[in-house]
Amino acid sequence: MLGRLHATLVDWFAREARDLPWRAAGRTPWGVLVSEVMLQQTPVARVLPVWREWMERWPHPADLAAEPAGEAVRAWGRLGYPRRALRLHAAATVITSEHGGELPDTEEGLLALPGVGSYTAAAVASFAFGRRATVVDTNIRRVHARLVGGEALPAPTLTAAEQRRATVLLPANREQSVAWNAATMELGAIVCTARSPRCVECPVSDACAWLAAGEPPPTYTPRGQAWHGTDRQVRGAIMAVLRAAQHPLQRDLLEPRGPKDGAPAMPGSPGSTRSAPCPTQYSAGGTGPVGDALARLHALRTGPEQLERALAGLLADGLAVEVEGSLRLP
DNA sequence: TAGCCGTGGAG
DNA sequence: TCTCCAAGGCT
Repeated sequence: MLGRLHATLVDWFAREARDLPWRAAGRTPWGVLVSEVMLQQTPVARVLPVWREWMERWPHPADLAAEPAGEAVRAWGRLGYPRRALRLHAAATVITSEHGGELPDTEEGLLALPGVGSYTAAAVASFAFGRRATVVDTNIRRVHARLVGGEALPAPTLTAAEQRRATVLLPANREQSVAWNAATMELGAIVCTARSPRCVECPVSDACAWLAAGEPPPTYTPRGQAWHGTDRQVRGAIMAVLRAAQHPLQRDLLEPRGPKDGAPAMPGSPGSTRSAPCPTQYSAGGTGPVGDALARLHALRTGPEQLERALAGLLADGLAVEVEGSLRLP
């Protein structure tokens, strides 16, 4: 019964799985970890180019650990949630200093790494080390909710019952459990999607409890996160400025009017002069990447209080560093 | 534990 | 245009 389901979905995965580099034969546990962290709340298409850059630049954890954390944040680009870059750098440091440069190969060991929670630990244990681990992500939760639970969507937050159900559904065979994890996740990602599932393409539609029940609608309406006018929006705009800046940047420039002491704005972009790098190379209204990023920040017309709060948050999180009135990445 | 933390493409 | 949401983790 369950074995039939396992076989069907695993066979489907063998035929239809996307060709992703972190699934390729030459993958490393480090590459798998980096992909899993990058993929947290972030679509595959946007992760691909950044993951390739990271693997080229930092093929081993020690390579990343040898650089300042700010380099990880800058190379993170616009993936979002830049604290993930910070945590990945911290994980690389721990792996290098406490594990001889090799990833822990158990769920428990992985769970101890910064930025690695229950999902990522199970995913790396399964996909990188071939262990039998119960992987539960948003795709798997949705597939289970429909296929087995007969519901349109899983609960707003992961429940203990869902965890138990996932454990029961996991194949006893180790190798098949790995394939099942990947297959279930893939099904949720490309067929059993959140908004408009492609049930006609689903290999297990005949076994789907939700379809059998007549596709009942969700029992609740997900609350979208606010964005415009939030601290997060301001933080994001500030981070864009810091990523663009190759040198420390005057804190005053974050405010719409720029420096208050009346210092003349200096035109040009970083590196345009032969003098040593200094904060005054950047100016409000200047051209180039930094000027553009500053313009986008100023366009938000954030009040001074909120700007202060957002910046304080970034400093507290370690995403920015302030030295003598100038800001830079860590 | 609910709220917070980015970003941009799809519908 | 605007809403939704994409392989979560942390506090």
